[in-house]
Amino acid sequence: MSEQARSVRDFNRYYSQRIGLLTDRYLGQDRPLSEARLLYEIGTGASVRDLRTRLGWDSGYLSRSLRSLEGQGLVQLRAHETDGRVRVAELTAAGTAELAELERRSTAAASELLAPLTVSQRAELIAAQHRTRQLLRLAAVTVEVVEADSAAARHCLTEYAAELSIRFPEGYDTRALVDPAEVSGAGGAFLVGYEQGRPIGCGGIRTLGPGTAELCHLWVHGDARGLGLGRRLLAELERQAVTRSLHTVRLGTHRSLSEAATLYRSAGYHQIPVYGDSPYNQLCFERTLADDVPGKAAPSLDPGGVRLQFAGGRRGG
Amino acid sequence: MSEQARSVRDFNRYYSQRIGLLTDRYLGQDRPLSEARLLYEIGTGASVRDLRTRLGWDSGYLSRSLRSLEGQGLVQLRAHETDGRVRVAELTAAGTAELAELERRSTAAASELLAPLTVSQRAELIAAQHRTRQLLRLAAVTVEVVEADSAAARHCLTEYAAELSIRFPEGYDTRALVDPAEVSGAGGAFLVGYEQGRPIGCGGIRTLGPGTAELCHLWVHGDARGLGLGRRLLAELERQAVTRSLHTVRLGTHRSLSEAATLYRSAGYHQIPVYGDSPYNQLCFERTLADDVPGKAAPSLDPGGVRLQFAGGRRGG
DNA sequence: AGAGATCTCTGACTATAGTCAGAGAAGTGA
DNA sequence: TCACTTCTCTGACTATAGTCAGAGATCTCT
Repeated sequence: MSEQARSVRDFNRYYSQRIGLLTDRYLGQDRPLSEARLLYEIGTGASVRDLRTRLGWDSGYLSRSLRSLEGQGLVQLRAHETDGRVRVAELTAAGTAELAELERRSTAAASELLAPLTVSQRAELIAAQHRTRQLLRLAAVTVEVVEADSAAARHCLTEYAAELSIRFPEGYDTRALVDPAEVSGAGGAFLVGYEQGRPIGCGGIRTLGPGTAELCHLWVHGDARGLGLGRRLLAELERQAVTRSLHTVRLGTHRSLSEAATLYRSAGYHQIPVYGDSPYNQLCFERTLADDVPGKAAPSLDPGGVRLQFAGGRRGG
Repeated sequence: MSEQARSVRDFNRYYSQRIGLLTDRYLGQDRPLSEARLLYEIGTGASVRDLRTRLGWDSGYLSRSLRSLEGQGLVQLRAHETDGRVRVAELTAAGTAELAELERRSTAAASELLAPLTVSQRAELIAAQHRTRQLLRLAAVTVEVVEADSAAARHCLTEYAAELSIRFPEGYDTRALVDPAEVSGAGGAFLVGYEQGRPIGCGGIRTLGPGTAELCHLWVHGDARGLGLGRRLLAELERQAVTRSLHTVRLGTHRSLSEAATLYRSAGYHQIPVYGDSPYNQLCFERTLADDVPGKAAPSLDPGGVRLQFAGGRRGG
């Protein structure tokens, strides 16, 4: 673990050197890097408030930067339609052109970087970067036990239901959603995964009978598929089951969700006869859990390590 | 290509955000990031001159930074043994402790980053980062045709000979090195690969007979093995052969250099009877080249791309 | 020995990226 | 309506990172 941490650290060190060359010298060639970032963040238009949280900047600093871009004719500010306090920044024609130029430049820099590689090496680099990024995104996701009727949980379940109603040929009846009381407290749990504060996945367990849990509503946002979040949520739900002495986990899924069946099979679930009366239970799985669930969550840091704050970002007074 | 460039660019953008959090907030928590970098770069001791080139800093800036670290009791400066102009920076006991603390912190930050991942996901991340870095390093290497008696070429050949004299049970006699005149001009060529200005690999071809070239002294520095540089040098040497109308390339290698034999085989070479009178030619290979050598060097940029300066770094007035 | 190059250092300056306090306008809930 | 909050903005300040010119010591080459 510690050796792996060192490897990650060295990669960061190497990459920050390389990236420094790229971003500093090319992206922001004619203008401060901060202004370039701001232009990029404004994109098709954003409220000052959103920009402030997205960039994590001081309001004074942001205001001044916007004033500067406005002075250069790249940005226009107007009042929000409904909230008179809020101002909305939009790119002017010149600003849009400038952003396009920045994009062109950074893409060209990336092209230049790829140029010396052979075709297969390039493909390999793209794939390795892609996987690196996926795993880093996954590592940045925090999974929390929440109330099933909290805003985050309801948000996820709404998206979940909306997606199923599209994917199931027969549609999806939201009355099939679990009763919040069942996935909470001593008999159940509901988990939500957040990426930078935004809920991007969920899942619940409830007690089905003595020692038996049912897993339900495991869902990952379309943007976040392929990261391995489903697997992580599943492992975490299993841990929740074990702490409630529920050593048998079963679940039903729909025939059209083939990737779900694949996930359960690869996580050690075996198919069982269909149970329950839900019309959406077309394929059922079960698994018996040992007391220590494999694929379990984060072991603690190596002994010498301090606990550092990560998520959120600000210095955390 | 352009899509790949966009993918690389997006990765850079994502990673620079992540990295910003890491380096700014953790590495340089108590002191400016630049001082932390300088401490790291001094390590076990380095001349001011080397630091200047390694960090790419202005001499005034570096001098002042060193003065600051000296004032904090972390660094001591002394004169160079042989060159009175040069000053050498060394960490004091306090400096060494401080560096260890920085290392510990950044390793802990990396640990924290890995924590949410499963064991196999961690291994995957390490592997993907490793490959990413290898390919980026390879992409940053420039391969140039040089005079075989230039400083860079002699440097490589010296290291090459030193390594062979260790690896060959019978040692290596430097009189077996090729005559510089043979690997230059119309009948030959000598290539050196540079990573950030430092020679890290070489190789030559000379004319053996009509239409036949001999490849010799293909070498990659220990630090740079596994990048794919040997393959790149080989491909480039083959291109040089073709431009000289040498369509048959042969070479001899030593039985103890198994990785070399593997490289040649995988690059399309087949074994031939031993030729020549060198005692080190124990395993010989040959390949016939078409006019366009596969695995050839960098295709040009996509049409819209500008040519940007990369190597070297400074703004290039 | 002398010319020219190299190396380090100091002084003076600039640009970028922030931070902090507080004012004033606009919304929100009792 | 009134207290409170939210949002944006301005003024004043600081830290970090860097640039440029030139002085003085030392080395190298002829």
